[in-house]
Amino acid sequence: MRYWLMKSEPNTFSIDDLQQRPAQTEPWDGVRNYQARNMLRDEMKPGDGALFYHSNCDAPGVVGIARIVREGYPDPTAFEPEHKHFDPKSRPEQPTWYMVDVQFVKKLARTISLRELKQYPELAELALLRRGNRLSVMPVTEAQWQFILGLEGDGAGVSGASDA
DNA sequence: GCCAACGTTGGC
DNA sequence: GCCAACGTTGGC
Repeated sequence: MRYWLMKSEPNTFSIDDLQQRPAQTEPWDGVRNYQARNMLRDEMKPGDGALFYHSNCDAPGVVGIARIVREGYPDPTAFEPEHKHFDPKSRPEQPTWYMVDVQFVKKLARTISLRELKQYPELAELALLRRGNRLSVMPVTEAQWQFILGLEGDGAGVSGASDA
């Protein structure tokens, strides 16, 4: 079992949207980056965990947990000429772009903000925090996963960590 | 709205 | 293959 972090803009698709979906499941379509594609197609497996991250919003940070429930398969939105994510290079007989299905697991008791994540030496190697990393899907180590989720109950940790 | 950091495109 | 131009991402 592996762990991942998946970004989504809450204006487009939020953790609440995922929770409200039928079966609380959603195809993670629209990824158009080869590095991310390789992870979606080759590495992500049912049962893997994913941190749900809200990006490009007022309060960027980790807001919940999801689970991979279907391994990589061709992203059909790439085949639809009318679709925003249409890509003529991707043909059904030889797809360029892949997606996985994710399922809602839980919403965190609080948002663990990007600002907070940056404070911990334990997360120095987190791909999300590495300079210039704009991947929408990225791996998380088990240690990072445990550490981040361990922050959830630490309600005072937000200000406490910065006061130290 | 600004801007840094990328990835992609296309001329040569 | 090089590299400038351009578009996108995403924090602030």
